[in-house]
Amino acid sequence: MNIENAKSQMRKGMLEYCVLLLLKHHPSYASDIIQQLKDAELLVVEGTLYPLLTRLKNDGLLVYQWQESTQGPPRKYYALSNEGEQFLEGLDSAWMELSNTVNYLKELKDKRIEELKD
Amino acid sequence: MNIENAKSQMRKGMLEYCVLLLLKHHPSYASDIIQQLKDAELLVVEGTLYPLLTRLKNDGLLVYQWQESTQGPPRKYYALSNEGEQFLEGLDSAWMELSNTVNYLKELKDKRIEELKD
DNA sequence: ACTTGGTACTTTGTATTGCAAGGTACTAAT
DNA sequence: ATTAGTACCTTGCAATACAAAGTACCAAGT
Repeated sequence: MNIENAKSQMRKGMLEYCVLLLLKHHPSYASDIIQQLKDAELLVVEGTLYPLLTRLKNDGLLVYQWQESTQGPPRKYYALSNEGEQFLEGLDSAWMELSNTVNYLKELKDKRIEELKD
Repeated sequence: MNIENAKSQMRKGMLEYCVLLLLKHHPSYASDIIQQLKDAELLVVEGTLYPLLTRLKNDGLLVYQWQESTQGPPRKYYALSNEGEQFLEGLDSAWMELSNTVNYLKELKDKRIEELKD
């Protein structure tokens, strides 16, 4: 068990939410999304993002459009579908609930019994 | 894809953090932890918690002590070890980072291009 | 023409972990 | 004895983050 693995697990599930938030902002293609998330200090790699985008598309939450690039191969620009927007609202609620829960737990006073330590 | 699955994925990783926060507050046994998390509106079931507690114990983050109960079988009271406390501090940082990231993404203005919708 | 480097998309295999379902064991009351 | 309540534990499955390797297109240099 290391802290990196724990962080990775925390990202799990949040990633989906973060990607949808980004795409609500404006349509993007995969490499750009990775860069934007990196700027937001959320590390994601290709092997994670591509399957995620495909999954969201198959579930009807995203739509995409090929677009030529002035430099390099064409890009697949993803955007939220109407269904995707509704889904995102559900995730907004989920995020708030989770956030409230964690903050509630964080504010509990430390009453741990010292004697139980090894 | 449904919203329940997404919520479940969000809980993933957070659970570990939430359990450690609870145990920092005061030692508890599994059934009690489930009840407390339920009170905090975080659903957890036995099949999730028991393996989690065992894992955390094997990693040296938790210690436990059997304790008689006036009613029913004895209980396994878990508490944070010193290593567990340090680990929890790492998770605190991770949580703040993640929280900041999500809030940053949430505040981006909606500039989505309508034409891309299906 | 051919090679090289950059960009972008995709797939495969592995490890982790939440969860449903089922099982064991102890206690107390009927 | 039987039943109900409490508590702990295990097994099998599904979802998903990630590393690594692969495919394809374009442009610039040789």
